[in-house]
Amino acid sequence: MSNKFEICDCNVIHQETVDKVRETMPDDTLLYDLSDFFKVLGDSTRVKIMWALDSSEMCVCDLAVLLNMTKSAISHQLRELRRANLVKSRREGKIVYYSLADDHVRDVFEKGVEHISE
Amino acid sequence: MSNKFEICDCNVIHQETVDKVRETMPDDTLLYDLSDFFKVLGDSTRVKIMWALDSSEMCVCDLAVLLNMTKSAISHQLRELRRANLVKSRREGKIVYYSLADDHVRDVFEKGVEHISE
DNA sequence: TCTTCAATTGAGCAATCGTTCAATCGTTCG
DNA sequence: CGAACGATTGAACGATTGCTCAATTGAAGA
Repeated sequence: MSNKFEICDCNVIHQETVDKVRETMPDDTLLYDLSDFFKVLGDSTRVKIMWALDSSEMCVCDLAVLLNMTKSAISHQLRELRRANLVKSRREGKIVYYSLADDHVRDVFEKGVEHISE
Repeated sequence: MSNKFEICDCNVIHQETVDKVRETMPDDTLLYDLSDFFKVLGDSTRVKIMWALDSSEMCVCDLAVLLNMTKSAISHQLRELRRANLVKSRREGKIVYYSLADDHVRDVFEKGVEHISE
């Protein structure tokens, strides 16, 4: 009879493998942050914004025109991108200019493109 | 007076920049596929699975025990991962073993970790 | 063949997400 | 100051997502 306290609906098949992997797993926080990072790139609007900013620094209005969306929608997405440290901004008078935060982003993009282009 | 047919709620500020970027933008399909690729990695359960499979080939039951989830839930997520070509599977009798599909995935992971660990 | 068990699938649901809309903030210029 | 305008924010909505539950498939062994 199996342990009545177990939540999983199945028995262990390769206990050693499970134990070995469990030891090397980083803590949940890191994996959660990692998925959060990818999640931000997992939207076509944000990917378009990222691609545009990879080409050139742009303001919210430029991006809105380029992508044919409202400034509000763009601004909401830029907020997500900035929260995830994917873009940075600088204000010049009334205009806020956005650009990519660092080179890690460019690398991730390239690797992603490599994969889908294979 | 602005063009009454425009959908965007703002005027263009840097027309040259917008035009330049628009020329270099790849078609929507590629950007959609790219975001779709990242979206698959944008879930903590799937990231945990990926991390586990990066360490060792595992069956559905092993993953269920490791992550303390039902086989059904794991299987649903493996379906997504396989659909996106992130993992591959091989059957051995009643057991299906999963592993990472290729090395692109490993690269993307590393770049992602680099970013969040900065 | 019938049972067993790993795995898969589809329906249904709660939770999350992306956009719209309206209101507001921050800066510049009369 | 007050108008103009780029940008931001919060509420609300429809759409999507991840899990549960129940039913089913596929392979192995009695």
